[in-house]
This record gives sequence, structure tokens and C-alpha cells, in this order.
Amino acid sequence: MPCSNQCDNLLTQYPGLRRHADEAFHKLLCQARICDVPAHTYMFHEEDPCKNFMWLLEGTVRVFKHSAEGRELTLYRVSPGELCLLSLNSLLGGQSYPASARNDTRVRGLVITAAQFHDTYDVSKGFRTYVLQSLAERLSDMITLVSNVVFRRLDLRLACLLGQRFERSGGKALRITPAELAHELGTTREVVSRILKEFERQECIALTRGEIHLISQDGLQWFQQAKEA
Amino acid sequence: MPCSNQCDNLLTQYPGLRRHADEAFHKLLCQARICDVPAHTYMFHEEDPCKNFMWLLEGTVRVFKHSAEGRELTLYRVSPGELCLLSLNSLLGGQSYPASARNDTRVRGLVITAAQFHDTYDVSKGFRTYVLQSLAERLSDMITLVSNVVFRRLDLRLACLLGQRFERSGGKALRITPAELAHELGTTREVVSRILKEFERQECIALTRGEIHLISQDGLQWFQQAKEA
DNA sequence: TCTGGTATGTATCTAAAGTCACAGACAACA
DNA sequence: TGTTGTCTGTGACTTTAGATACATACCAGA
Repeated sequence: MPCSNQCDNLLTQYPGLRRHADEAFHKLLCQARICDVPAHTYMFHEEDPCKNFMWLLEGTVRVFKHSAEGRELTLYRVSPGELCLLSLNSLLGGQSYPASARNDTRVRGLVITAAQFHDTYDVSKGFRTYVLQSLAERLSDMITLVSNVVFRRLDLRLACLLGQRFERSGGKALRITPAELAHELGTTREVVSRILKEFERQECIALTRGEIHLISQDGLQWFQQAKEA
Repeated sequence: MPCSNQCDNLLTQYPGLRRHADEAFHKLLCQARICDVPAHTYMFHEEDPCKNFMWLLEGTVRVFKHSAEGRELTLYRVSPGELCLLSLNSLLGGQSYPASARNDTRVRGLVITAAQFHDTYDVSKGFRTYVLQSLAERLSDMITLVSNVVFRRLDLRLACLLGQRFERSGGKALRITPAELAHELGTTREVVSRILKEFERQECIALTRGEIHLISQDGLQWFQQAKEA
């Protein structure tokens, strides 16, 4: 089957994808145009109608919501191997999603036009399943987010976030500022700073400019247990 | 085309549905078994794997989230003519949705099995579009909900909720208790009661046992404007 | 009319989180 | 070395919302 590297890479790296990759799906990935986006670009502005999709190869896209007071709340992230479905709403003739999307780092992805999306959706069972699954999962994520936001205290949500990040970094120091964490959680820098100081007092973490260090494995466990509580 | 009443009714009453109703879609609706559910039944319990779908004909289903402290937050409602997609996650092999569903009133609907769902999804373009659209819309709703919950004060959210209800009732008194409103918003009875009293002092509403009366059209306008703010 | 269950209001207290104002601290670069 | 901009911490204050604890009030049925 004649196929570009981009497509092979995608399928090799993301087995979850390969499971669904029948011929038409394969073709879609091969045909798609590669596109690079420099860091810190708005890939999608609230209320913007957007008629293309992007399949991420490298980098991640943060999907978030602005508040009137200038606060921000991260809704979710689109990772490599995932299709960004933000544009789906406007494609289907409804309103566009009430959210924005930006990339923190450089992003490379495959651009898929609305026509390509539709065509493939009609002929590829694998693609259909994949899209449905992604969408259902996002919905599930959002339900979890709402319920955390309504029912859980901020310090727990922050602990949980740090736990996830440390898990991913393998315990290595995180390069992140209180302001960025505030944008994740929908709160303000000062509030995050206050809670972080409390964690430092409890000797879970150590704070330096632009970095958060994990002090002990116990600390990590504490953070992770925060998830269930 | 041989088709039961149930199906005709559905298509007549919900034009949004008819738009997508090709032959296979039609057949799905005709074949489906009718099912009645008495009021106040858990149609879906958190963590419950659920392998059937229900297409609502009468009544509405409230999808909500429990908190550890016994509070509740309504996520959305499934209305007549809509398909309840809660079970989609478990159908697709993932976790079931972290939410529960109950009906406040008696509910009548068409039961669709996982197999029927899959089969129709494969052959009916209309059904596919319909499912995709519903899912995308729910996701959009949930984003709006999260952002309201994080960024807007409780009194505004309550005002907005009352505005919607009054709009639907045409200004007629609402039969709803503070406790029920609290379950909509994810808060407690006392807090709702306090805010309602404040609205009463501002002469927007009048409170009697089990009912909320709209005092003036001005009041309604005030509630509706709360939406945009 | 008594009684139990549900609905309601509300005063007081506490805690969580947001706001404000400012003071340092650090890094990069001219 | 000075300058500038970005981070950071923090104390004090305010607002919002949740918790507690009652006191009624209303309704329906025994």
C-alpha cells in the first residue's frame, strides 16, 4: 500500500489507532496535508467557525475556556495520535464550541478537510468507531471535570493535577509556574501560590522559580491518593 | 412502508429527527420495543454497565452526578425525541459514564439493543449523523456547564435557571422546591432558599409552599438578561 | 384534632476562595 | 552594573458559599 511516512508513524506509535485503521481510514491519513504550527498560536478561537480538523502528530493542544474576568480553565488536551474534534459542532451545522484552543509548544499535525472527514466517515467503519469513541471519551472527561469542579476543594484538585504531572515526569521537577497552574484550574495565581506554599510546608514539594520539585515518594503517593478521595 | 404508530409519532413530532430518517433509521425505530418506566426510577446507576439505549417518547430523564456529601448536580436532561447516549461509553468498551440517570415523571421510550445500534449505525447515514450531532451537542452543553459553574456566581446561575423555566411555562408559577433547585445546581437547600428570598425581596418572584410565582414581566426580563452577563 | 412527614426560613458560624496591594527576587540583556 | 520584565510570596480584607441548629408551617391521614 503506498503510504507516506507520516501515516506509518502515526499507526506505529498509536496502537489504539491501528486497531481501527481499515483501508479507507488509511487512505485518509495518507492523503492529508501535513501542517506545522508555531508555539502559542490560537488554533481555534471561541465562536470562530472552523471547517478543518487536525490530527496531531507532535505537541499537544490545550482546549480551554476564558472567563469575563480574564481567568482561564483548561477543559482538556489533545495529544499526539488524537483527532481534535472541536470543529465537529460547526461542521454539523450547529454553533461552534464555546471554547478556545492553543498550543503550548510547536505542533505538527495532519489537516483533514470537512469533505474528507465526511467521505471517510461514510465508508470507513474503523474511522466511525474511532470518532465515536473519542467523542464519548471527551464527554466522559467533561463530566468528571464538572463534578470535580463543583464538589471538590481547590487544594485537592491541585494536588491531583500535580500527581498526574509527576507521574508523567517520573518524579522529575515540573517546569510550571503558579500562574500556569491557575489557568489549568480556573483560579488565580495568588490562590495557587498559597496552596503550593502549604504543600511545601507539609514537605511534599519544594518550590523554586519556575519549577516544582517532588521531595519524596511519600509526597507523590499523597498526591495520587488525592485522586480517589 | 409498514410501521407502527410509535415510529410515526416520533417522526411527526420531531422534525429534526425526520431530516435524518432514511430507510434503515426508520426500520430501527419500528423494530424497537416500547418500554414504560414508572416515575423516580434509576434508569442508569453510576458505574453500572448498561448495554441498551433508550429513545424517549414521553417524559424526561435527568442525568446527574452524586457527590460524596450527598449533594447532586444535574448535568443535562434527555427529552422526548432524543436518544440517551449514556450507555455509549460502556458499549464502546470504555468505562461507563461517571453519572446516574433518573426520571422525575413516568417515561415511555423505545429500547434499542447494542446490536441494533451497531447494525443501524453501519448502514444508515442519517442515524450516524444524528448520533454524532447529539453527542457533539452534549459535549458543547457540558462545556457551557463547566464554565458557568467555575466562573459564575450561584445567584446568577439560579436566576438563569428560573428564567429558562419561566420561559417554558409561559410565566406560570413553577412547581418546584428549593431542595430540587439545589439538586439542579449542585448546592444545598439552605443556600438556594437564601438566594430565593433575596429575589423575593427584589420583587421578582413570590414564594409559596412548593411553588415559585413570577411577579412581573420585568422580573422575567431580569432573569433572562442573567443569561448573557 | 393530633401527629408525622415534608417543606421552609433564617440566624449564626466557619471555611474557602477571590481581591488588593505591595515587596522582593531572579534572569536576561544592554 | 543597571534596567526591565517576569515571577513569587504574602498579609489583610471581602465575598461567597457551606454547615449547624432550630423554629415554624403546611398538609394529609389516623
